[in-house]
Amino acid sequence: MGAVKTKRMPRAVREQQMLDAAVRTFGRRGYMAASMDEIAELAGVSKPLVYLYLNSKEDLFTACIRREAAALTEAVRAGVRREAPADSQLWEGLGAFFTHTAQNPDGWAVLHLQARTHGEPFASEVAAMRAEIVAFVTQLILAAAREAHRDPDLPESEVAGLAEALVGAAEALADWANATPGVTAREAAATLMNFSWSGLGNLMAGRPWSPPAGAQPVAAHEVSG
Amino acid sequence: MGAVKTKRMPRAVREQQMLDAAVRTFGRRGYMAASMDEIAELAGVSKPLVYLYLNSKEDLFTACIRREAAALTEAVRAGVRREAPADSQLWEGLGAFFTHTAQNPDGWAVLHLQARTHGEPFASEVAAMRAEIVAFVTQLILAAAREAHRDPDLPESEVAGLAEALVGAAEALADWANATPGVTAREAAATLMNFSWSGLGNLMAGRPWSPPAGAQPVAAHEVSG
Amino acid sequence: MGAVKTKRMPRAVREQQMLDAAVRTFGRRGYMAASMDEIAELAGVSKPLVYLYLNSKEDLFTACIRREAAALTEAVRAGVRREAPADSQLWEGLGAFFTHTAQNPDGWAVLHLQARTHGEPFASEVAAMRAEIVAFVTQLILAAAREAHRDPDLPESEVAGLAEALVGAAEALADWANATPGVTAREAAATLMNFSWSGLGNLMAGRPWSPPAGAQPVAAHEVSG
Amino acid sequence: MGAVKTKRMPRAVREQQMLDAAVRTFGRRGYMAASMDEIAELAGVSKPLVYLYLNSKEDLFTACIRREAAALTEAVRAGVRREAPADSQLWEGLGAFFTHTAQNPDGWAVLHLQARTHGEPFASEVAAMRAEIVAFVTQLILAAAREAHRDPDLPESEVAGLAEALVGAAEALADWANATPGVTAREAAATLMNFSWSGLGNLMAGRPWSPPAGAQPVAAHEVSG
DNA sequence: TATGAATGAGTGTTCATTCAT
DNA sequence: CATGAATGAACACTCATTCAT
Repeated sequence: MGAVKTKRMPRAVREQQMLDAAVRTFGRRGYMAASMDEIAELAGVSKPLVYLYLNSKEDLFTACIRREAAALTEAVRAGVRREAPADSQLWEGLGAFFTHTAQNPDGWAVLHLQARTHGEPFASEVAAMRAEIVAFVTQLILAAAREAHRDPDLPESEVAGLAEALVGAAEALADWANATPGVTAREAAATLMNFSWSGLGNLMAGRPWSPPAGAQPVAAHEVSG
Repeated sequence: MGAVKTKRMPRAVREQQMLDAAVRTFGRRGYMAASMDEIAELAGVSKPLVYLYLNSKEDLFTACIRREAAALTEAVRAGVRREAPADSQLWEGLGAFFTHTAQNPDGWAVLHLQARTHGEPFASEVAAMRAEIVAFVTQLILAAAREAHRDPDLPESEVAGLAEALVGAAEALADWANATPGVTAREAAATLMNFSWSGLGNLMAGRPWSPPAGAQPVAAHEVSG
Repeated sequence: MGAVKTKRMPRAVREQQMLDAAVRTFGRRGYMAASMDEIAELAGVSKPLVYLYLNSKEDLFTACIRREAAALTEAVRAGVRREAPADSQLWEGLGAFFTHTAQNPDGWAVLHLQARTHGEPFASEVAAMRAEIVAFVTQLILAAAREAHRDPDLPESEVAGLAEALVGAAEALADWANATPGVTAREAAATLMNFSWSGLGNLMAGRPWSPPAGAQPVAAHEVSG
Repeated sequence: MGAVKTKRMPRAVREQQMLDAAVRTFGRRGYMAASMDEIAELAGVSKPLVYLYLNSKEDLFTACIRREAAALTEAVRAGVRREAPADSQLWEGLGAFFTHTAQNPDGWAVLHLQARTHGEPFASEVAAMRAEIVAFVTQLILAAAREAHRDPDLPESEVAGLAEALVGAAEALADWANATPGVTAREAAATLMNFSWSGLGNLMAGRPWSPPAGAQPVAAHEVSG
C-alpha cells in the first residue's frame, strides 16, 4: 500500500510524499497514536530521513496542519467570485468547502479533529485558519445586510455568533456528508443554504432558498461526473 | 487538588471519584496523553485499584464517555417540556445544552473532542448519543411542520441534514461560548434560535425570532442564581 | 556475572544494587558508552525500574558520583588522626587513599576519569570533592610550617599550587599503582611521601623521608593480608 | 567560525583543517558526544570527504591523539637543552609543557581527558606518549643522582614511581593553571620545581629551589611577547 | 575531487499492566 | 480492600556510515 520504493528523489518531492503519508496517518490514527515508524514506512523512506527533512513529530504535524489549512482556504477562495451577491458567494463557498472536504477526508480529519484535540501549538495553528473563515462569513453577513438596504443593527458579537453557528453547521455537515453514502457536496451545500438563509421558520412556510442563476456551487468536473 | 485520602469508602463512591479524575484528565490531556498514573493520583487511590474497578484504560475511557453522555442527554431532557410547541422545546433544549456544557467543560471535551478522535470503540459510543440528539431535533422539525399545518414534503434525508446542521451549529456555539468570556448560555441559545428558526434572510428583513411566553431557556436554578 | 535474580526486594536494597551496577558500567565503559540496558541487566532488574528509582541517566550518574565521592572522602577521613603531626597525617591519608582506590577501581575511574570528562553538571560535582581534599592538604602544609616554627611567608596562591601538585601526584600514583602489578598502597604512599616531603634534591643527598613512629599508613587488615 | 569554504585545496591542507575541527570538537564535547556532522561542518567540508580522508570516527580520533601527542612532545623536546644540568632540563621542560598546554587547551583535553576515558585503542595510544615523557623524567632523575656523585641506590621501581608522581603533578598543575586566571606557565613551573626538587620539608626549612642561571623556563617568543 | 540523499542499528525514556503481599 | 514492586513492549529521536552522481 505504501508508495513504490523509488530511490534518490529530490528533496522537495520526498517531502511531499512524507507529508502525504503523515496526513493520512495522523488523520486516521490521531496525533499520538500515529508512530513515526508507520509514517516513514507509508512514505517509503527510512525514519531518519523523515527527521532530517521535518525535524520532529511536532514539526511534522504542524507542517501537515499548515499544508492542509492552506489547501482548504485556497479551495474556498478559488470557488468564490468576490463580486457576486452575498448569498451567491456563500453558496459557492460552501460548494467548494464540501467538495474539498469530501475529496480530502484525511486532511479534513487532521484539521477538524486531530489538530484541535492535542493542545498547543496545534490548536492555535488551526484556530487561525478557522478565524479567517469565520471572518469571511461575518463579512458576508454584513454585506447581505447592506444589500437588503438595512443598517445592521445587530450588535457585533451577535453577528460573530451567527458566523460561528454557520461555520459550525458547515463542519458538522461535512462530517455527515462524508459518513453518509449518497450525499453529494451540492446537496450538503443546498441543505445548509436553506437552513441558514431561509431558516426553519421559512422552510415550514414553504419559502425555501433557491440558488441564484449563474452561481457555481461545485467545481465543473464534479457536476459532470 | 486531588480528593482527600480517605480509607474504606464504599465501592460506588470510589468509582465515581475515579471517573471524576478520569474525565478531568482525559478532557484536558487527551486520551493518549493521559496516564493512568496521573488519574490514579488525582483520584487519591493506587493504580491497581483503578484496574480492579475499571479493568483497563479503554474501559475507563468508555465509562467516562457513557457517564458524560448520559449526564448531557439527561440535562437536555430535564430542560424540555415535551408538551410545549416545537420552537419552545428547541429553545429550552438549547438552553439546557449550553448550560450543561458550560458547567462541565471537561466532560464536554471528552464527548466532543476526545471520544471522536481516537477511533473505535469510542467514536461509535459517542455517535450513539449524538444520533439520539439528532433524532430528537428531527422530531422537533417534523412537529413544527405539523404545527404549521403543512405536510413535510421535505424528503427524509433533507430533514436529517437540517437536524445535523442545527446540532453542529450548537456544538460549535458551545465551544465558542466556553472560549469567549461574557457569552452566556442564554445568549448562545438566542443566537442559535434566531439563526436556525428565522434564518439569515429573515433576520436581514427585520424579522427575528423571539422567545415564546413561558419558555424556559435555562434551568431554573441558573436563573435564580 | 549479574546479580542473582531475586524478586521483590525493598527499594533501598535495589537502589544500591543499581548503583553498584552503574558504577561498574560507567567506570569501565564511560558515561556515554554505558547503556541503561546494560546497567539494568547487570543489576538484575528491568530498565523501567531503574528509571522509576533513579529518574534518568544523568541523575543515575550523578548519584554514582556522589556515592563514590562520599565513600572516598570518608575513607580518607577515617584513616587520619587529626591530632597527629602534619607529616603523619599526610602519610596516613595517602595510605587510606591508595588503599581505597585500589579496592574500588571502578569508583575511582568514575571520579577521576569519567566525571571530569563529560561536562556539567558532573564536572562540578567531582570538583567539589576534589576542592575539599585540596583544602585539607593545604591545611596540612600550613600546619607543617607552623610546626617548623616558621611563618609561612609563602604566598597563599603558592601554597594552593603546592597542594594541587601533591593531589595531582597522588591521583597519578593511584592509577600507576592500579596498573602496575606488585605495587602496594603502602609503597605508593611511601614514594609520594619521599617525593613531596623530602624532594628530589634531598633524596639525591641521601636524606629520604621516613615514616614517623606510630603512624598507620594502611588499614590494619591490609597489612596482615 | 568554521574555515572559509574554499574549493580545491590540496589534500594535506584539507586534512589539517579536518583535524583542527576534530581536535576542537573532541576536546570540548568529548569523543562520544562529538558528532561527525559537527566536525565536518566546522571543517567546512562535507561529511563523505571526512570519511574519504580519515576513514572512520575511530581513525579520526586516533589521528587527533597522534598529532597532539607529537606536538606536545616536540614542544617539550624543543624547549630542553640536553647538555644542561638535570634540574635545568627539568625546569626548561616544565616551562615548555605548561606553555604548550596553555596554548592548546583543546589538544590537551583530548590527550589528558578524552583519550584516556574511552578505552582501547585510544588509551594505549596516549599511554605510549606518556611513557615517553615518564622515561625522559626518569633519565633526568638518574642523571641528577649521577651529578650528585651518588650511585642511585634507589631501586628502579622507586625511581619510576617518582617520575610518575612528577608527571602526575605536572598534569594536575596544567589543568589548574588553565582553570585559574592569572597563573602563568612560568609560575606553574616554578611551583612544581620547588615542590619536586626541594620538597616540602626543605621549603619549610627556608631552602627553596631557585632557577639556575641561563635556564629558559619558557619559549623565547613567550618571554619577549 | 566532492556531495546530496539515504539508512541500519541503537539510545534514553514512558506507559499500561500485573503480581505478591 | 489495597498497594509497593516490577516489567514487556513500544516510541521518539540520533548517529556513524555509505551510495550514486
